[in-house]
Amino acid sequence: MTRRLDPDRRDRIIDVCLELIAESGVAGTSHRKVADRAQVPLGSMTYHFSGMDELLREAFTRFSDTVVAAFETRLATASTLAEARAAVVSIIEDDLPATPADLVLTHELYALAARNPEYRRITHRWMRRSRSALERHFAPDVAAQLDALIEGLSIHRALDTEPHDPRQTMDAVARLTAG
Amino acid sequence: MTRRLDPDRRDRIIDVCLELIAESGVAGTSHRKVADRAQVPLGSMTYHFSGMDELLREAFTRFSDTVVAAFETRLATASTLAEARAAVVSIIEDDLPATPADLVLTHELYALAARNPEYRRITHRWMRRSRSALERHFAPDVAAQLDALIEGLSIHRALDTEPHDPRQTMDAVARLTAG
Amino acid sequence: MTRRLDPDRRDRIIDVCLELIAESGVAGTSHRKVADRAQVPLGSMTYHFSGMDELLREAFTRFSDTVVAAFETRLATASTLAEARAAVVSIIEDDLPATPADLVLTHELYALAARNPEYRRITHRWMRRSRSALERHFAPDVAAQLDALIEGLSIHRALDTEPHDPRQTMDAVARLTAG
Amino acid sequence: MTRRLDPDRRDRIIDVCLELIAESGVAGTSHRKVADRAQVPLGSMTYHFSGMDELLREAFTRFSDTVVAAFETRLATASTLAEARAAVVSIIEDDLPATPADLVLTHELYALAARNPEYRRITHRWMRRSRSALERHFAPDVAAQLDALIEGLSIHRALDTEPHDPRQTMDAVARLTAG
DNA sequence: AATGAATGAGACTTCATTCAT
DNA sequence: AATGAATGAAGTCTCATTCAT
Repeated sequence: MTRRLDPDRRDRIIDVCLELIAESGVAGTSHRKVADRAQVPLGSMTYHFSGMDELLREAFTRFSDTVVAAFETRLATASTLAEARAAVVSIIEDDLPATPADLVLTHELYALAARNPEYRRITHRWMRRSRSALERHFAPDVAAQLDALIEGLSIHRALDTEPHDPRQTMDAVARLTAG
Repeated sequence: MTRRLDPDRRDRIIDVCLELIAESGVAGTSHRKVADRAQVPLGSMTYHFSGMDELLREAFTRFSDTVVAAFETRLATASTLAEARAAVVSIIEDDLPATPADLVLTHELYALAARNPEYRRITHRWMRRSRSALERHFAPDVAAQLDALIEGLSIHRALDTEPHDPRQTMDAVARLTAG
Repeated sequence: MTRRLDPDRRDRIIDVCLELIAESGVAGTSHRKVADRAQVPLGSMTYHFSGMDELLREAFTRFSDTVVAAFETRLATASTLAEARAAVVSIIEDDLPATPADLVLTHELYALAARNPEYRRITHRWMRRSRSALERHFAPDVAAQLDALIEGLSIHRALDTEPHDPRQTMDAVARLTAG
Repeated sequence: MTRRLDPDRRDRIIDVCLELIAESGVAGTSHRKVADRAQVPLGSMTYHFSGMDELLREAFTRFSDTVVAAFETRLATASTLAEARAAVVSIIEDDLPATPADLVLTHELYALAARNPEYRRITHRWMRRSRSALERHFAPDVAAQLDALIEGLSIHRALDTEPHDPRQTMDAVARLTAG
C-alpha cells in the first residue's frame, strides 16, 4: 500500500468531476463515481474536499474560468469595431456551442445558481468578466445586450434541431451594435 | 364502477413535484418527498407514474405549457408593430423574472434537455411555440433573434445583482426589430 | 427474494440491539451489527425505525420497563413492614446485580440521560415507578432514600472486587427505615 | 536537547478530551475533534498517545483523581462525628451535583467500567479512596453504606426533576450513621 | 521529535422499485 | 384499483491509524 505524494490528484479529481457532470449531471455524479474514474480511494474524496459541495464549487469555478478566458481571448485580438463585431459573431457561431459537454455544464451551473447563492457568486463573476471584455469595444448598455444575445442564441442553438444561417447572427449583431 | 375518492391525485402529485424541484432541484426530489407532501401513499407513486422519469417529464411538460401560454397571451393582444414591441419589452421586464421558482425550473429543465433527448422534445416544443407567437409580428429571423434576446436578458437579469434601466431593454428591442 | 410479513421483526431488532449494547456499549452498536445479528437486511433498519435514535430510545424503554416490572413484583408480594424490608434487601442482594448485561445497560442509559432530555424521560419514568412501589410500604422521604441506597449499593457492588456481607445490607436497610 | 515549544500539549489534549466527552459522550469524541479543539495536528494525537484507548484512560484517571481529591478535602477538615456527618451532607448537597459535565463524565466512565476491566481499575481506585476517607470517621461497614447512599442520592438528584428538602439528606445520614 | 498526507473500513441514511395483498 | 411492507444499492461522510518525511 504505497501512499505516495500525488500532488495533482486534487486537479485530477476536479477534472473528472466535470467530465462526469457533463455526462450525467450533478445528480448523477457521486463521490464513488468520481473516485473510481480518478483512480483515487473513496476516502480520498473528503480528504481533499470538505464535501460534495466544495468539490462542485471548485469544479464549476474552474469551468467558468476556462470558458470566460476563451471569451476574453477572442475579444482581445479585435482592435476595430468591425473586428469586435466579427469576434462576437465568431463566439456565437464557433466557440459557444463548443461541446455538448460545455452546454450541460453551463445549465447545471445555472440550475445550481438559481437556487443557491454560493453558486451565484460563480455565475456573477463570469458575467462580470465577459461583460468587461465586451465593454472594451462597446458601450456598457450595448455590451449587456450583446452578452444577453450571445447567451440566448447559444442556448437556443444548442436546443434547436433546425439548422440556421450564420448571416442572421451577423445581422443581429450589426443591428444591436448599430448607431 | 366506483369513482375513486381522489380523482385529481395525479394532478396534485405533478404540482407538488414542481414545487419540490423549484425548492431543491431535480436531484433533491424523490418519490418519498413528493408522496409525503402530496399526502399520497408512497406505493401510489409508481402506480400513477411508471417511474421517476415519467413523473419528471409530465411535470416539466406542464411547466413549459404554462409558461408558454402566458407568453402567447401577452403577444396575442398586440396588433400593431409598436404594441408588439411593447409586449416583448413587457415580457422581459414584467413576466419573465416571474418567480425564483420558475427560474429554477427553467434551468433544471434545460440541464436535463442538454443531456437527454426526451426532455429536449419538451424544450423544442416550447421554443417552437414562442417563436410562432413572435412570428405573428416579426419576420422569422428577427423572431428568432428576439427570442434569444428574451432568453438571455431574463437569465442575466435573474443572475445579476445590479439593478438595470428598463429603457435599455426598450432600446435593444427597438434596434433588433429595426429596418 | 421472498419478502414475507415478519411481524415480530421489530421486536427482534430491539432485543438484538439491547444485546449488542450490553456487549459493546452504545458506541459499539451500529445499524450494520444489529441488522446482521437480527438477520434482517440493513435497509430494514431505517424502515422500521426512523434512525438510530429511535431504535435506542425504544430499546432503553423496553429495558427499563422490564427492570422496573421485576422491582414492582418483588415489592408487591410484601404485606408487612418486615416483609417489605426483606424485599428491599432481596432486591439489592439478589435482583439487582442481575446480570453484567443489565449493569452495562443501566450505565449506558444513565450516560445518555445525563446529556439528553429524551433519555432523561426514560430514567425519570423509571425512578417514579420504583419510588411509587416503595411508597406503598414506606413514607415518601424514606422511600426516596431507600431508592438511592439501592442504586448506590448495586452500583458499588458491581464495580467492587471485594466480597461483602449481606448482613450489612440488612443493617443499612433497617437503620434507614427505623423510627 | 531543545525543549519543545509546547510542553503542556499532552495536558491540554487530555483536558480537551474530557470537555468533549462531557459534551458528546465517549462515542462522540474522536481524535479529530480533540485535535481540532486542542489546536494540535491530528498526527500528534497518536504520537502522544498510543491510541484512543490510552487517551481515554488517562482522561478518566485525571477526572476521577480530581473528583476524589475534592471529596477527601471535604472530609479531612472534619474532626468530630457531627462535623463528619455535616461534611457528608455537604458533599451530597453542595459538591456532587457539581456540574452537568461531571455527571456525564461519571456515567460515561461507569459505562466503560461495566464492560471493561481496564476502566474498572479506575473506578475501583476511586471507590477505595473515597471509602478510606469515610473510614477515618465511620466504621467500615457504615462507610460503605454512606458511600453508596452518596452515590445513589447524587445520581437520583441529577436525574430527578423535582426539588427536594435538604433536611431529608441530613435525616438519612443521621439514621445511617446512628448507633 | 513531530506531522501532514493518505487510506480502508465502516458509520448512518435515502432511495426507487417490487410485490403480496 | 391501490398500497404498505420490504429491500438492495448507493449515497455522503467520519474515523483511527499508518507512514514517509
